[in-house]
Amino acid sequence: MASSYPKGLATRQRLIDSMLALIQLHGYHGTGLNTVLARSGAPKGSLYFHFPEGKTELGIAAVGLAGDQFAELIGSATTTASSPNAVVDALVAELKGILEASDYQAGCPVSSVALDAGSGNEPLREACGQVYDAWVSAVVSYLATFGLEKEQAQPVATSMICLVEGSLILSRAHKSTQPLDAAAGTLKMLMKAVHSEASA
Amino acid sequence: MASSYPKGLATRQRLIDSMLALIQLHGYHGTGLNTVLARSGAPKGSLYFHFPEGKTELGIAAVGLAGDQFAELIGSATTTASSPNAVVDALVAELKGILEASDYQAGCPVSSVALDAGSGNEPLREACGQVYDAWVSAVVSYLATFGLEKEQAQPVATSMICLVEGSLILSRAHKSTQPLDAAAGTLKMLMKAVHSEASA
DNA sequence: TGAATAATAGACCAGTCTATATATTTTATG
DNA sequence: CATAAAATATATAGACTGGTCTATTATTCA
Repeated sequence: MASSYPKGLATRQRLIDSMLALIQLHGYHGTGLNTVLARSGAPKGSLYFHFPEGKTELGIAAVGLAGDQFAELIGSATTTASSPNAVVDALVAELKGILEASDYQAGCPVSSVALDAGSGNEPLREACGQVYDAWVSAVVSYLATFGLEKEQAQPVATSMICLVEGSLILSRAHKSTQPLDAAAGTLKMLMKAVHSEASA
Repeated sequence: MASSYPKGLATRQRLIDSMLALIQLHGYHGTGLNTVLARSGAPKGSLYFHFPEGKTELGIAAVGLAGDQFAELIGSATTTASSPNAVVDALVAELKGILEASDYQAGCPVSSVALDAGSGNEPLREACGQVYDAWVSAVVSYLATFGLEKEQAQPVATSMICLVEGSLILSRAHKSTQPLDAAAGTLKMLMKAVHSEASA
């Protein structure tokens, strides 16, 4: 069970934050625990105290944090923006900011873990799947606000998440926001299409 | 310069094939060269003989092969299928076959490398970018066959590739083809939209 | 304050990592 | 056949890996 003491909590959080930051740069297998320790300033004993299952458990916590952060982005964009296009613009602006601020290094922790560890580490694979589900659900909820039935919304929401993840990867490979910009255009097209479909 | 002798060529190819297969399972950093050697049956001296720049060079060759294989899939679908929807169906059927045959382990080598090694290894990042460019170009060429201008086609083609890559990742995380199926529906929607746009 | 628990600290371990080195074998060709 | 180049084969090296272990310190709470 997780600690409830403030100082331990802070150490634990630094470990998760560091793991998340490094996974984005090097992937799961490319992130060595010693670099996590160096970055977080936590002692090795603390790592195994807080995460007795080791690297996997820390990886799961990092994926969970990434999931929460992106869900927060989706939630913020969908509650404050005034139109589907504005939602896309808000979200893409945030993602762009993240990409540019990090010289295209940041942005895709969950997919990174899914690809790196998803074939031989079932708990990690499931953690990624759950995060994706949460993101898709958030988009479905938004699409429901203009009357789209869940069954209709689900595949489109899934595609939107796929599109965003894919575009972040291509943006990284190209060191350019062009793929993300292209995805923004396509997301708007999809929003428009489902909006029409919901009105019909 | 690469060898032109048949026996050496075969060894070299086995190394690339093996690297590609293992990257799909474990990512770039999670693939150790000793496992590549074990899988290919090649001796270590041969690895460095054929790839004097080491792991990076082998990784680039593997990415190139993956790029060629997927470009072949795109080419085949776009030349044999009778309609945009049939193109999508053909491509998705192939990808589905790959996913299912491999228990969702195979399918995303280029994105795997882009995420794993794209931040610290410039030659690998560029190799991934070039493969993505080739794929986007192949889709642009197809979209041009129904009259879409290149400038119009480029962002949509980019999004299509992003969508497919993303959907393969989500399919892996879910151990289900549902994300790929969802992407297929969305690809058809996009095909329809650009088809209308080209006719207008 | 004292006791129990939480957390830290860092040494140690066996295994794996990528790459180097060098001797040997194989291949190609005149 | 002889020679040069290609390719193979395997031992070696230092660095890094995730995890274990145990002593010590810090924190919590009655």
